Amino acid sequence: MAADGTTGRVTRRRVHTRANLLGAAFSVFAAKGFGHVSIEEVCEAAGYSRGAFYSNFSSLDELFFALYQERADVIAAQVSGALALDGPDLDVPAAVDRVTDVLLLDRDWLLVKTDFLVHAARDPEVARSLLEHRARLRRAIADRLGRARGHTALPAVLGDIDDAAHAVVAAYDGVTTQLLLDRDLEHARVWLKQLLTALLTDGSGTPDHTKH
Amino acid sequence: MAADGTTGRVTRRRVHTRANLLGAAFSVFAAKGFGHVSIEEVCEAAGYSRGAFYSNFSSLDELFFALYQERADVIAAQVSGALALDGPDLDVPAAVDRVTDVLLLDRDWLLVKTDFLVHAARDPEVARSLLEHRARLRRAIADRLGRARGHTALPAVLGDIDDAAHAVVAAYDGVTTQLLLDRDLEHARVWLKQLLTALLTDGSGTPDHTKH
DNA sequence: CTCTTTCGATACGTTGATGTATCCAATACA
DNA sequence: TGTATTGGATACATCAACGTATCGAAAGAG
Repeated sequence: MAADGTTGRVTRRRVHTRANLLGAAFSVFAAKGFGHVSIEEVCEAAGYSRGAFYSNFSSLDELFFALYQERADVIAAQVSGALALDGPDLDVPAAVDRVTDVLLLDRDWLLVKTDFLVHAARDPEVARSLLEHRARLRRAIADRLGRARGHTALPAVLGDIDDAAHAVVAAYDGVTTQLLLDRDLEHARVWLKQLLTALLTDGSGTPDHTKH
Repeated sequence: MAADGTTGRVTRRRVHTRANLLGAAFSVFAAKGFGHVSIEEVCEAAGYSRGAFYSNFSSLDELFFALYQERADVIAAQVSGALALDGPDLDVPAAVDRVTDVLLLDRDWLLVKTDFLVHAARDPEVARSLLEHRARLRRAIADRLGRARGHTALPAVLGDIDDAAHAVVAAYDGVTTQLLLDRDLEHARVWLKQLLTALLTDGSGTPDHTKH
């Protein structure tokens, strides 16, 4: 009787075990995929019994949601950080480099993220939450992109800056898909940079033709 | 003793029930997601008992693989058809329209496809198969794109035609992700066309600014 | 230090899915 | 049409995961 939202009187080790459960769940989900994971597996991986689980969460779905929320916030902060690194003006290629590094770093995260996508696609409630998160990311990108005006003009086909931000996210999603399959991180990084450059610049981008 | 590869002596209703099972499985997978589906559910949806299932497949994984293979081939054929519709020369915008229609038509297929992706991402064997399928698609696109030379020049940042085909697939994947969440088919269609135009033309594309 | 509250472990009973072994019916073939 | 073979249904035993209810041990409050 503590998994509900009511402010439990006291706590301390609770937060600790909850964190452990979330951490273990992340590994297990990444390895086997949500939907092929039992509550017991998560508990075992975390070194707890099922009693601990039910004391902290009421279902696997709830845990999964909390887990995604947590990690997504971390990633979002990292991306914002990478975008804000240079001064008031934005150096597009450099920012693309940094963001690319952050976004493609962790294969486990990509796996969990995709699991969550396919989960959200079937649950409107969850979908709403995920859409909001993506909208927040796009806004951060658009904001930052706005400051680059003058440095690099956007191609005409992409209407406004919002469209450009939208395109950045789409490119990221596309590259993620391929990376999940071929596991070629280096290629994905190069390829994402190339795509973003193609989308965000007017064709005067680097003719850097790195392939393998 | 017929689920193995050995050529069973005779057959006839077998192929029929197998097809029924695959069809029912498609619906069930789309609705609940692979991993949340039991063998019994598939059988019930198809109107068979579990005996029928085990007579045709040895596991849910095997059925899933067969199912994907089947549908993916259909889609691939449709795409090839859409690409080949006009003469020896390719009218890029028209082709983009047709391909877009084919690719985004069926939400259930997008769901199953994404389930399969996340499945393949964890099984190298399955991943290989999926990668080959994607490579085949890319090749078809690249072939067709080659015939458009002269009509529309590719932007410089995308090195060769293979890169362009790669970009088309990435754009498709990216738009798919968003569509799975917001279920806005019209928007996705417009958006995919816009993205492809941005990627495949040199900036002289339609400034058609359709939004809502 | 004691007392009270909360957290997590243990021990149930229950359910639902699995795979197999067996049997009846439909189908191909002569 | 008769008959041998195959396909699918039924019945069975097993097992893993679930959710709950209860209990002992931490941890905060005084």
